[in-house]
Amino acid sequence: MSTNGNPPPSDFIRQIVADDVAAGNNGGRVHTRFPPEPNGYLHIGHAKAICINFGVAAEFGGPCNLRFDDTNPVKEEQEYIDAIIEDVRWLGFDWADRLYYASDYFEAMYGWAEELVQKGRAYVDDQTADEIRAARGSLTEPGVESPHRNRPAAESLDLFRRMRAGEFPDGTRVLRAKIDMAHPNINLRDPIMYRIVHAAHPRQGDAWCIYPMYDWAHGLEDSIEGITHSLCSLEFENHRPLYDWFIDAINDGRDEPIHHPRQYEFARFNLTHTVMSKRKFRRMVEEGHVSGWDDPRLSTLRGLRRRGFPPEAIRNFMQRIGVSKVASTVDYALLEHCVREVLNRTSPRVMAVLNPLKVVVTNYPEGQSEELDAINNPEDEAAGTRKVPFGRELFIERDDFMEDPPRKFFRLAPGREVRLRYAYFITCQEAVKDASGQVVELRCTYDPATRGGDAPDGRKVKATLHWVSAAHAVDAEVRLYGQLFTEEFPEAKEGQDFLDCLNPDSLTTVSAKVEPSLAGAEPLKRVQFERLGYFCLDPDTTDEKLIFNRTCTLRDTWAKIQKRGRDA
RNA sequence: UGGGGAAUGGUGCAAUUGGUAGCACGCCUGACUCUGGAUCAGGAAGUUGGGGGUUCGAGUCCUCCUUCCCCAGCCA
Repeated sequence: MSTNGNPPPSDFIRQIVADDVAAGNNGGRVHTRFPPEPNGYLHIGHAKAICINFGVAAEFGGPCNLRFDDTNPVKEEQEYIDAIIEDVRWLGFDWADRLYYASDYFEAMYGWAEELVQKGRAYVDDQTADEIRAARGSLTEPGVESPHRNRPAAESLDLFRRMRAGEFPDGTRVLRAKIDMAHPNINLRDPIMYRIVHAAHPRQGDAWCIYPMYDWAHGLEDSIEGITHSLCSLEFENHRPLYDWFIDAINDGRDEPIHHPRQYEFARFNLTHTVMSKRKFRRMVEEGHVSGWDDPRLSTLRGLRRRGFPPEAIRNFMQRIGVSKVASTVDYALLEHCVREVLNRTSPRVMAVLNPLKVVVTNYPEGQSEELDAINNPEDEAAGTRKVPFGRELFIERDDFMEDPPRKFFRLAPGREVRLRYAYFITCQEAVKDASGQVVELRCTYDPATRGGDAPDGRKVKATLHWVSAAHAVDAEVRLYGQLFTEEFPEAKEGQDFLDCLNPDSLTTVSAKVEPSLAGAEPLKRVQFERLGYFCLDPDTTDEKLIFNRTCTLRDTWAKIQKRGRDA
């Protein structure tokens, strides 16, 4: 799914897949899957795996399944299943009727496990968790074989069946693969295949009290679904030999071998100014540092959605960061670039004043108003035009006026003429101040001949300001977001907790005045506030109060000039 | 100290598989502009982690070294 006319991605995984197709492997078939565990909400890190799996399949004309890896009932919940489905769909992917659950394969897995026991390739171990851990050895020392390792297959089979039947309490026995306790790859030191857990499963209820471990289950799930290319992240590279061992062990002596998927691993990525783990998100939510899993500052998919990120932008971003095996940290600016790229093309423009300063147009008749034509989106002619009301009293942005402007400030100042977008040229005659010296009102004159925004005599102005008519403006709450973390790499320093880097100013709320066309907008509606940025109507919006989230600012040259001045 | 991976401008990726390093983001100029937006034009920035070797020629091949990531859950 190329969404932006970029050349189709080419990376080491796609090359492998292309080679397989060319060689006729798997009958030329390509079938992938995205296999989340329903134990939390998806974040932008998952979006990479989603885009790769669904993307590769689509590019090669094959299907991609959505499969829940629900093998651990103590951590998984239906709520997460529903949320993940919603998020993957929002990201723009479709799995037709191929929504699967690992738990639906429990019976088949169990059958294969019994076969391995009968073949002497797996055994029931009575050791405690501590004993097993102690006997596993270390990175440099081999492990020690369990005293139960060589008990008769019939005895293990009996015990395994009784494990399933619920005769034993949690933690008393496990089923282990009989591989090699001295293997240099620790994953192959007689890994556990089943543990006893008397817990209700979100989908299986109390049908089971033994549950398969990920390593045993995952390859089998892929096998059952006929997955050709199991694409996952790098930390599972060490596990691949085990998946291969399991499939080979099942197929050993079998007339009709089960399908043997091949796994390929790619690197996850980090994003500057954020964290990327369910554990950390959970902590921020539970400790109240953010409002919830969908807080617009969070890079959960729900957070990004509420923030106003278009799914297309996230997909483009994933395409831009590519696929490799290198640990990477992507600049947040690239994500913002992708967001602006699609929002610039698609967002209706609208005028809103975030920090209102009152302007009285002294030569405009009192009580009069008129409607002016405004272009909805200069990047999209089909978006048409709308009417914007104008009157004697207006609001402009406080930042757009300076009583004593520096050289490069082009906007309004005493005696200076600027354009009000789509309206008139106005000239500032006087700045009215309160007792404290704060400017509270501007008294300006307008040139009736410049209606619509152009001067018949051809004279130019240096600046165009956005504005709203005071009589027609609608009040709105606008939530301005900054980086959640002050550091590019939260927690990068020794002994520092990532929460130490929380930005205390990541959320600022202002009372704004917006043009009346915004009244009644539907939640999640994305717009551009001219000259300010992209905004999205928050679902907290009520009939009484509009609430907007700032998705991101526009690129702002003036802000850059100011910043340079400050730094200098 | 065991095993598995990885090193290319600041960042993320390319390099027709041995032919003389390119793209994007970011940054800096300038043009244009009824958004200081967008757009357009240009620029700075790489001894391809390091040493040795093979070759007419190495980011690509060999070799030694360095650094970084992952693995010792009855988590996934």
